[in-house]
Amino acid sequence: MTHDIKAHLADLMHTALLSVAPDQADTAIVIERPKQAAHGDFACNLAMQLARAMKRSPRDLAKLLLGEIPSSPFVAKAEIAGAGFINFHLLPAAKLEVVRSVLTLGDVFGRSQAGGNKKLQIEFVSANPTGPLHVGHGRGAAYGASLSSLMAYAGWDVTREYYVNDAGRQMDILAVSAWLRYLDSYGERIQFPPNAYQGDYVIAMAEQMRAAHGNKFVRAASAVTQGTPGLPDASRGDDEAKAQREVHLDTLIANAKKLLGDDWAYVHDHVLNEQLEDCRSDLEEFGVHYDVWFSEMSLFETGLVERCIDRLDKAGHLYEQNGAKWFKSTAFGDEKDRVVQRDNGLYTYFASDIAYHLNKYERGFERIINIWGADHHGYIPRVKGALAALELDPDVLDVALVQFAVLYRNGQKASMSTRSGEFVTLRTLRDEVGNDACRFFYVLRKSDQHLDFDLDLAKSQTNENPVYYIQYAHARVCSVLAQWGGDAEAEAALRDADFSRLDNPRELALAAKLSEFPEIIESAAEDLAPHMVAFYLKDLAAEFHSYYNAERMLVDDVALRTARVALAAAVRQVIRNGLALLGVSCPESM
RNA sequence: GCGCCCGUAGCUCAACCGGAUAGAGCACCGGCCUUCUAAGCCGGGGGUUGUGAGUUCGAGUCUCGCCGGGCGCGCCA
Repeated sequence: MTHDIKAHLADLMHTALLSVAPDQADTAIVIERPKQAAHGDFACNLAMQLARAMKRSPRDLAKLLLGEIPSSPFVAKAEIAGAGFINFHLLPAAKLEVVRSVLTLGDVFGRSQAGGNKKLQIEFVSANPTGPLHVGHGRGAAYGASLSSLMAYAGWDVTREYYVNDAGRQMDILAVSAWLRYLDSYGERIQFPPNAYQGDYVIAMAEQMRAAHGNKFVRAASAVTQGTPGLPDASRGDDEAKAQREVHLDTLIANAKKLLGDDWAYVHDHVLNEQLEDCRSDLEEFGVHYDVWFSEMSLFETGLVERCIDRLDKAGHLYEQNGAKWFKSTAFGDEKDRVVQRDNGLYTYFASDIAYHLNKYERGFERIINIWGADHHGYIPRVKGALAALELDPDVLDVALVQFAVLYRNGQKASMSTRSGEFVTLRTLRDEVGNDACRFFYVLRKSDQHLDFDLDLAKSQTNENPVYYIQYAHARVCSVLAQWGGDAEAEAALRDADFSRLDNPRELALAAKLSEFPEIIESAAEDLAPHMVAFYLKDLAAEFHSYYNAERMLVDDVALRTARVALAAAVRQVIRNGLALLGVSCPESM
């Protein structure tokens, strides 16, 4: 209803526009909510927009427009203010109608058809399954999950997807890391490479292999290290030393594959499945659910990577240089060309990524959103370039960049390197702050804004976290309704209350706030900005707390009591709808 | 060096694709619990929106320069 009021006012203004300036009929009409209550419920700046073209002062034009605005059953008065704004003041009945809407529509109040049920894929987190998720991944998870819910609520047919990097060198490194730990437990002592995965979870996986298969995978240390260049002194950080460490590690991997034969696949798959399962359960507990877990390896198994590169080649977008195959991405605005196939014949990560995106298009998604860490921003031009080269529309793809969450512990930056094993895991964070606060905290700022996550503060401030403020408002309404004593039938009848009894400014302000919800959903979905929902809920809760402290709801006057309880129930409903989008629970008591 | 992002109250952040007197929370000061949950409310101090210009009726928002910060510039993933 109130959502339509904006459109209704725009219609009124359009009628006035046709009368005053027929040749400016296609001017976009903007109706907005003024910041200050004195400026009415809605304002229109049309007069100012026209001033230039009409060569007249905004106030003169406003006067002309005002005279041509048709009368409306919802508008109490329209007046000129400021530089030439036309401010609308609505009749109380028009403002309160939203309460009935909320109570009637329930959990679909705020839902929109803007997405037209079009197929939208959102891919997020997609962390390498080489270790536990850390606090940086947590932000992508919270943002992606909230955005997915938001887009679904805004009328899109959403598919949530996780891209599993199960094909690359990193998986080999993890497998060999676990194997070396395993060998160590059998007394085959091999110096553990600093560029292998260090975390305790690697040792745990080694112990699992030992428990399940005993000494089946034991090989002599001398054979494992055969042909390796050895590790340079740990103190050396020069390029030569770094390169030598990589060669050392690659040689260990090659030896492992040779020595283990078919058993290598077991070790590899074991660590992959362990980490993937850990990741999946971690996210599930965090309220983050996926529809599809997409395997990178499958792109090779189905021959899509090959087909994809072939297609680029035939279209003349590839060339060979120094034995490698390059994609001419500079032709599509990238700063340099990129290798898709190395001189050793192996495809690069970029090659499988092009294939993955081709696959997304082939699955018929009408819109694709990738959520990437901000450090990947340089990667966007080459992917879009590849799409253009494949004659796909690059604009179907949106990349939402999420800045890193930098964790502070004891006032100092905590390292987040997975390999060093010093990172703070998402699990640790969830245990310490709780899922609700964690989900909310992550989306409480714009995704492209840096996030300083002070762990000590988050812990010590648990009672002051904004999420409790909103949940508390919800619990208060629940308490009021419980003491009001109505059964389900009485609650359902609240929508027929006499809302004209709600006549104090706080009640009208609260109703106005409720009517903003559908607009917030729409603009938040358009901007891919779930934080707008979080901020809105804070505002709504504040409005309610203020009202709660000023007026008693359970008064003797039955009609007034019913109307106030209905208003409170509507607030509760909107808080539920909003928090559901953010993956935050709504406790009935606190 | 080149490219992308960001600079708003002491701190952490908002500001509805250019609108009216830039708003919250935390922290600080002062009030409110014999009545529906004080994890709350009411009031107060706190700002040249990094800086200098430009665009126009109007700029935190758009353009350019400078200062400061983050990230990226692999035959890594």
